[in-house]
Amino acid sequence: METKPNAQEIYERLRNMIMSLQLMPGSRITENQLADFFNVSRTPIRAALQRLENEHLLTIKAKQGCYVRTIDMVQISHYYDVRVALENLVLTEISQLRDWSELQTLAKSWNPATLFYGLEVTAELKQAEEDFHQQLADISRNSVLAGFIADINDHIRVVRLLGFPNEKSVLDTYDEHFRICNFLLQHNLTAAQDEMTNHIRKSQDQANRVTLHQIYNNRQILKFD
Amino acid sequence: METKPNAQEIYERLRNMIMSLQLMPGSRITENQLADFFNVSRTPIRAALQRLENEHLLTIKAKQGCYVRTIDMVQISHYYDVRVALENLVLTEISQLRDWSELQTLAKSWNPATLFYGLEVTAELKQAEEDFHQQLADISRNSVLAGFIADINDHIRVVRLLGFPNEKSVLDTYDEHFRICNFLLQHNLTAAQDEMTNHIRKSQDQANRVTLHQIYNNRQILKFD
DNA sequence: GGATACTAACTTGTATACAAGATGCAGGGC
DNA sequence: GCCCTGCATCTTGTATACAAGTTAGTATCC
Repeated sequence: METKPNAQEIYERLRNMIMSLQLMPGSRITENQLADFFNVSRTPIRAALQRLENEHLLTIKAKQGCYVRTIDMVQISHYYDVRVALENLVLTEISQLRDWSELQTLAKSWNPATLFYGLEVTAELKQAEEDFHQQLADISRNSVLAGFIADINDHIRVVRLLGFPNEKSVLDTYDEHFRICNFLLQHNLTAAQDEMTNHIRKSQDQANRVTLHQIYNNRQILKFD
Repeated sequence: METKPNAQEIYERLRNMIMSLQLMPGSRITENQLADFFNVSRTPIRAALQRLENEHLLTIKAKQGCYVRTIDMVQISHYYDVRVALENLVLTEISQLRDWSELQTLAKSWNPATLFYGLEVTAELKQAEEDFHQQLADISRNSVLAGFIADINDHIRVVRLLGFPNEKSVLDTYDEHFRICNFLLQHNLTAAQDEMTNHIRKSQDQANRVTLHQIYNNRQILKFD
């Protein structure tokens, strides 16, 4: 008998279950089901569900049930559009910083000469790709901006993990991250932003080609907890 | 004896009380206080508080109490920085639309020749100023973008309402909104974005000059429910 | 056979009791 | 005077009972 999870843990586990499609989009779940599953009362379940609803990961219909958010490819593309604007703002803000030591550290870790993660498309590499963008956002010292970008990443992760086709594009990723950092370090903001825009648009194009059919056929890829 | 408010109503009322500074930033509130105040049990209070915490309008400390979010002028300035990037994206997306009928309607309502709200700085005018930007975002047909901008507006409203000094700037506001729309209608995206950037930066400059002292001295201005 | 009204089961919303950690203060030890 | 301990109180976290609305199936009426 394991210890009872609290509302926070339940929230995190449900969040992962939704984002990894262990809970199918559109499917209906009830508080009693989850209370049985987690072996707790409805109270912490409700807290977790209400939080997930706030983050648009599910909708609660009064006296009917909870429905897992459906995947809307148009909306995901909209997230990518916003992402381009915000990540370019990150570059602008970093370019105005006095201290570039963090940026230099980040640049070093994506030097293609080192190839830290190798050329294989592993789960770790995919996570590292996302982390690069989040770390860049954190370096900007604009916590509002970093928060928005984290939110975007949560919503595009489903397709991002699938639109990562081959070893060739891994090398491209290394290159592009490295080039973005170096353009910044060379005081060439415009070039850095062009590189960033192309980098994200490439990801968006791949995402736009992902179909719901593919997503469901590749559910096992999405496990990341 | 009025009817008992439900969790949704409690959420909305608390939200207004926080944003209008009827609940002072940093102050501590407990579930029992609010339960007495609203004449309900702790359950709907908890639901409302947890939702407000998710939106960063307060923080819940386990077994200690809830603390109303403090006003962080640096963070508000960060919201403005993000706002500039996102509202310019709105303009980009609108410029790519086929149907500009909504844009034309909006432009008409801000024609300085009509001066719908007059030159006085009324509460209605301030609300209309915010509505202009939200309507513009809605026209873009990018719901993600519109949602982010709504979130930003929620967080900068405190200083936005105070940084609206005189009749002269009212006329400027009419002009700038009208010019932004017309530049778009003339297929001059760059000019529209320049105008938008200046328009928001002016507001940001005024916001940056607002002090916490001023905010507390002008709490009555903030009532808007 | 088809439409309708009723009922039983189910679901979320709310109230209340209890659990458990945090806080502050009083009192004793030194 | 200072520190430490213990207890009373307060707070949020959780469990449970009940309220009220929704749904689906069934029986009844025509």
